[in-house]
Amino acid sequence: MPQHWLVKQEPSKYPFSQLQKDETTRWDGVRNYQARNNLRAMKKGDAVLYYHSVEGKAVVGLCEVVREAYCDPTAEEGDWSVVDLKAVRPFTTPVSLEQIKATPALKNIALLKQSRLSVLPLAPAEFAAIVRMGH
DNA sequence: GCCAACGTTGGC
DNA sequence: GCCAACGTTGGC
Repeated sequence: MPQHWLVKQEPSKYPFSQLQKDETTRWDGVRNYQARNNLRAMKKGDAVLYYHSVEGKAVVGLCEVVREAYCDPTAEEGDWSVVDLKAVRPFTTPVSLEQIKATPALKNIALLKQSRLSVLPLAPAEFAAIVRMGH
């Protein structure tokens, strides 16, 4: 059983469309212990939702883990990790933060509880609900 | 642009 | 080990 995750990125920094062009990317630069630990818990084949923060504020697509955690080559000091992600498909309809807030099944989602966490786990039902809304 | 929430840093 | 100061994130 694959696990389910959500990663956040500002589209002005690296939009989902760029991940589609690149096909895969190294998810580097995470400097928060909780987010790092989530990266390290990811397994190859896990499903990852892609959320645009600040501009957009919506889940815009689906990707998957293609390489499990390894040392972040962009870290000059400290013990940080990255994974490689591959774009799977964009949503036909982005699922907005507003919609997520309005959905009772998603009221406990980590995205709402810990708004500053950039890599977070999703329960299977939460993942399924968002995919159902976005396709 | 503001500000709340939260993590980190550093003085004591 | 506490806590004030500061920096960052991200919604509004």
